[in-house]
Amino acid sequence: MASRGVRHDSMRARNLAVVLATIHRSGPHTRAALAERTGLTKTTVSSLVADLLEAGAVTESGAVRGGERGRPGVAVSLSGHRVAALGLEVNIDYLAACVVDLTRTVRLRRTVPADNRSSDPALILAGLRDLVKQTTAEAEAEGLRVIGGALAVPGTVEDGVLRSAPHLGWRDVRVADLIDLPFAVDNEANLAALGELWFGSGEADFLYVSGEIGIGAGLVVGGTVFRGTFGLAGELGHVVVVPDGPGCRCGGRGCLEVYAGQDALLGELASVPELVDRLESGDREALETCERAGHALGVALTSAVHLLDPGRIVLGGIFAPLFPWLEGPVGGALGARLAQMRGTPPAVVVSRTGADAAVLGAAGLVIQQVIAEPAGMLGL
Amino acid sequence: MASRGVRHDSMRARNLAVVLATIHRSGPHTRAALAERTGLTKTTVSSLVADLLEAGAVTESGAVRGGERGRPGVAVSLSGHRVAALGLEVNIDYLAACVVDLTRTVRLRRTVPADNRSSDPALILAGLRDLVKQTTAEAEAEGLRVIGGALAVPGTVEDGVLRSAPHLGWRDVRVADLIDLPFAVDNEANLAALGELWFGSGEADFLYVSGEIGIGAGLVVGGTVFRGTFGLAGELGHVVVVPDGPGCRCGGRGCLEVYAGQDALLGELASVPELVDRLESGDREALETCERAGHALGVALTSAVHLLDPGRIVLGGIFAPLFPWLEGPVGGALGARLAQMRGTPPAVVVSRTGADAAVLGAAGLVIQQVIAEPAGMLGL
DNA sequence: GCTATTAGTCCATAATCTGTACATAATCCT
DNA sequence: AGGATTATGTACAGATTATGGACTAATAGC
Repeated sequence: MASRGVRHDSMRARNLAVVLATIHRSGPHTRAALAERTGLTKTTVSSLVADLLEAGAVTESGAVRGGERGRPGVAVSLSGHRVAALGLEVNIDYLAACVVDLTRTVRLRRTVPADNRSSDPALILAGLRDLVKQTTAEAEAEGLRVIGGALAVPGTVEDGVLRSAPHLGWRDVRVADLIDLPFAVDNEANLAALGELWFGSGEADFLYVSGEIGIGAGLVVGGTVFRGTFGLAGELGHVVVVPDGPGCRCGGRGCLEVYAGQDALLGELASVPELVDRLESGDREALETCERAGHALGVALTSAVHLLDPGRIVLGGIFAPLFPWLEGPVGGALGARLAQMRGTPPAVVVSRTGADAAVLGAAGLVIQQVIAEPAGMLGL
Repeated sequence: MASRGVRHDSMRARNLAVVLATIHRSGPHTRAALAERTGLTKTTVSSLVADLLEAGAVTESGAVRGGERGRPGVAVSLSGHRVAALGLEVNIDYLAACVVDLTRTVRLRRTVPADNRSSDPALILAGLRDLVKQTTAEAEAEGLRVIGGALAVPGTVEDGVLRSAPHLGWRDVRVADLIDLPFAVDNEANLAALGELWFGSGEADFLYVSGEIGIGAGLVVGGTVFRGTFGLAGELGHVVVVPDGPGCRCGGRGCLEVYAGQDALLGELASVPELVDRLESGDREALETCERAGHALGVALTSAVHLLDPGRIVLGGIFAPLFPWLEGPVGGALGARLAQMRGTPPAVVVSRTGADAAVLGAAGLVIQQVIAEPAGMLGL
């Protein structure tokens, strides 16, 4: 809705972004190649690249021979040595942080165990602030300049305010000013989806299903997260599987979470690894639980596919280690219900990023902002 | 993905769009007000407005007094007298066309009854082409210049090709080159949603539920349609309501369409008006059918709300005349299931646009393109 | 070593927006 | 009624940025 007019400086800002995004998307380019790709002249590209070099966003990385004759070009590539972003995560039983450079290489990762269930927000935020100080200092010791951060929380977020995080017992907590740098807060499932996008398969279209205590989902279309009207989209856990099924803590009945949430899957078991052990040893009850959960997940995903039209489906969180036992029932339910409407139903695959999809996604989000708006973020 | 560099002419093109969009969004403005709104200088705005005047996109509509002293400004408003767009629709039993001017005033509307069930695409397209010629001629007689068109079809569309329209019996029909003007093709539910946006309530965020023989839905977020990865999003009719319910023609079981599609609602009755008659006279069976359909719709919409996060829900198509009998069960099912997760569940309202939501939306889509890119569409 | 070829820079030119000055047209105040 | 005040819209010089052709640089092939 901004709709501000374009002036000379925004034209240049935009062109800086175009050049940087081209390098980001398709790897190192010579200035000549950039000129061709962007439609700008060599002169303009040279001038833009000079600015980006000075800001530390790119580096010249030696001559490039294309095998043809003529003067070799100088490859300009993203610089991993100057600009970095901070990713943060608060979860039920840990705080996590990571530092990622412009090339999306993870430079630092740190996890602090903590019992955040029904703990005081102020206390946890203080702990987080310590973690920020520590990691920032370490990053700076490596010569990196941290230019922004983002935080993943297991709850719903509106305008930098955490509206509600039932598993933490938080309500309306203001976390936007955690550090005095550009800072964003977002839902864990959304950021995990972005983590999968940038640190996982590299596909630009998928639905990331985040199995935790609750079940969330982040839809990525064309490399951006779909958030819905109020930023609450993707609540896969409360999609209705059986309209008159057992009650759910959300007040509804027969939600997916009742059948495939962590509590339902574990039953009386203590942890996911324990469940995996049972499954591997062929425990009948465990197998049946998983089969049931997988079927429910398949039914809910059928509805999700019809409504959201994802490119593929990526199972993450606790669903990742259980994938071998879920794949069959999920794929079966999906295939049977979708075969006729779509040639091939979306592929169901396992997440490549481990448990830290969300922290990584948070850091990646900041990097994306730098790529999209280098002039603003780097002070050009 | 374009990522072409910005040059002087694209800067101006963008600024023309910014000025035009401001007038479109917030009504007539003086040049001075436009300058303030857009952040451009008065000089620049004057020059841009001069171009828009010449292109026939805006008109000066007399002096404006704000009550204060000082020289009165001249209001610049959208011109409804020069530029127009063509909306088209193919449906089961009719062809429709309309002409809408830049102010989104409907200037012409024409419906031709036709039996298009399993009819030859070529034949119908020929009929459509006749309709286009006729309406275009009439519009031009009124001094309007038709600068583009769009077609609504009851099926799925990819890149200007109709992939599949089961109710027409069409598959892979190329309709993009129906006229030699900028031309778009899209799904009926999507365009009906846009029709509701521009010719209905004016709200910018809602889920339009299009009850026809099948049940489709178009999600509008921030004034744009969400289309999903392949443009297939919004297939509300095949959201699962009862996982082991009766089979559906899509190959699945217990889809919404089985409970609330036109066939399910009418049963042995011939038409919707007949059903409304029965309902008004208190017919027990009709009331129960409606109650059941409404409940199923409420369950499917619960899933849709969790996944899509719409601002409100607009019931259109055959659901509009049945709204008095659906409102209760739909709202009940939604409210009971959503109350706890969201303060207030999205409001369920009836569509304000009648049966021609889709044709109007098609024409409106073209108008939107003109507003978004006047330089390209008007040859500036 | 000479030529063809491609990369990158220099500089004059062109397009567009900015900012100040100014003409214009109302209201307000005496 | 007439001057002061205030706001709108235009004119013109100045600033910013991209363009285009000329020029220098570096390499391969002959």
